[in-house]
Amino acid sequence: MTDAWTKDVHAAVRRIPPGRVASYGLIALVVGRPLAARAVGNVMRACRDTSVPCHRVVHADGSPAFARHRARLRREGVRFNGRRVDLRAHLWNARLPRRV
DNA sequence: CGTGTGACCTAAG
DNA sequence: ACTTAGGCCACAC
Repeated sequence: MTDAWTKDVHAAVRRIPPGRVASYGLIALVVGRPLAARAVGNVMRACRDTSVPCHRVVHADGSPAFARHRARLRREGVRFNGRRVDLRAHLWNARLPRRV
């Protein structure tokens, strides 16, 4: 948990506003490791910190990692298109470190 | 230092 | 839409 990597990932996930979602890949992008989506998943798996809204982190196709997250997201006003979140409307518009 | 594993992602068939 | 295969990253052994 003291690791910079874990710390950065947690920070990024906490930045996700309610009613918005982010994919693992997007989080990886935000922390500056565009190809570390998998490692982000590892951090989430090991994360038991309630201050980290892990339910707002979904797969690239919009499907939550766990079904229990679905109801939680719906409570925040997230609309679902079948099993997937409507990413068009709810994907977190994070501004990236570099680029542009 | 090599290997295996994982809440991943993308491309192909 | 579903299944494979390949690839990237961090971590435990």
